[in-house]
Amino acid sequence: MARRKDHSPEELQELVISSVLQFLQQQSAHALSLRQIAKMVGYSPGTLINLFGSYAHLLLAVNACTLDQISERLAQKLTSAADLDTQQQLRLFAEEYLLFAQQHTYQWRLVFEHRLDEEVPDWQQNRINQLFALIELRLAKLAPHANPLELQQASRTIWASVHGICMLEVDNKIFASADISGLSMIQSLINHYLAAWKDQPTAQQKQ
Amino acid sequence: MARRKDHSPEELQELVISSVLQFLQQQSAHALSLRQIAKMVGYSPGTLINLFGSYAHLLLAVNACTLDQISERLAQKLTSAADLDTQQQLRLFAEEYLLFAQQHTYQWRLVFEHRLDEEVPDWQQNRINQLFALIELRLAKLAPHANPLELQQASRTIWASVHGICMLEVDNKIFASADISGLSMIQSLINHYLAAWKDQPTAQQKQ
DNA sequence: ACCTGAACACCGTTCAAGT
DNA sequence: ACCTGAACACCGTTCAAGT
Repeated sequence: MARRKDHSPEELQELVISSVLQFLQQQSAHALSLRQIAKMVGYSPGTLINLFGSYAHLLLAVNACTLDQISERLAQKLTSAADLDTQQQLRLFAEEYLLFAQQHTYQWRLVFEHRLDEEVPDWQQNRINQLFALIELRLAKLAPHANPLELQQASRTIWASVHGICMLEVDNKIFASADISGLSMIQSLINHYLAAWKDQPTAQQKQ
Repeated sequence: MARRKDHSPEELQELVISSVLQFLQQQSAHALSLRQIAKMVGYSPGTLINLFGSYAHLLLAVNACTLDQISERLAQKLTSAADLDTQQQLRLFAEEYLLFAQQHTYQWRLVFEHRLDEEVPDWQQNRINQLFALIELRLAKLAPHANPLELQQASRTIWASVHGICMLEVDNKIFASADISGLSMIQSLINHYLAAWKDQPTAQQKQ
């Protein structure tokens, strides 16, 4: 089977990633393997290792693609909600994140399941920082006197919390009556947290 | 090597679990394998499969043990904090959960990384429900007029949020300045969320 | 230069054979 | 009854050999 030069390296990379994304719509990444992917795209396992460096880096390239998709959807959602009040914008932002996790569960999970031994690449940190910037912009409108540290603290706390709700939702680990969904938890979180935060960005410790 | 009858099935099960827990103090579960565990305890892989059913069920038994440890620590923490006010009790509860995740990162991660294809066993759901009961008891003190659904909604939202903060903390995925830690995020979450929730358990939707 | 396919060192699981 | 060890069908990775 001489597929050589059927595709440029870039084309092959695209082909691999889209094949994996297609697979992840149906099954978990744990059911996947480098050898299977090689078979899907008609190349040998060794060729994919030459192209990506390793199986772990191949999956990292898939995750990069996923983070781009998430960024784009969230940014788009905020654009379409520009006329709503700030707190509702943040709620829709979180709800859109949950929606992505529900629609692309295996793809979304892979981003957080897959751990590289090396440190997280810069481009990934940059993508995430951009998302935080979108949140902090709205938070600054809610609490005009909050300082940068307070904005960072709040954006991280909200995002980590929303993320945790999404994880339990897609894992079906919520263990509650049917009236409680990821969606209602996100609404509860955003509404309650922001209601208190906007009046008092720094939560002083008693005790 | 005739280890036969050196240990009763129960003793061997204990030996296996404690060996795995010891391993998880140093390295991730991804670096572990059934064959390695078999070598550690001096039996063949097949014996462990006979004992636990499969490698997946062996790990499940480890997770059962972990959930017991977590339950015990959290319950103990609440006992020792019985004289503090209710909101601070809930804060300490969440902080103790974070502490466990930090002290036993690989062990804690395994509970949530490991997915069985079958549904979650009953005993696991029961353990988790007991923890929720501890939270809801305190929430009921904070908001005496809250109904059971509101209590459930709040306990799940808080726990999922705390869990998300712990995940990002142990993954080093917080990406913020050094002043922002898992601990400060938990304090921000608990204080702000509860401050608004106790006055208004149901967050009505505008829009 | 690009790609393959055999080889290597692993993996979880099964099961006939031993005690 | 309990346990082993070889066999099976996988896995990611390497690399000499082919084109």
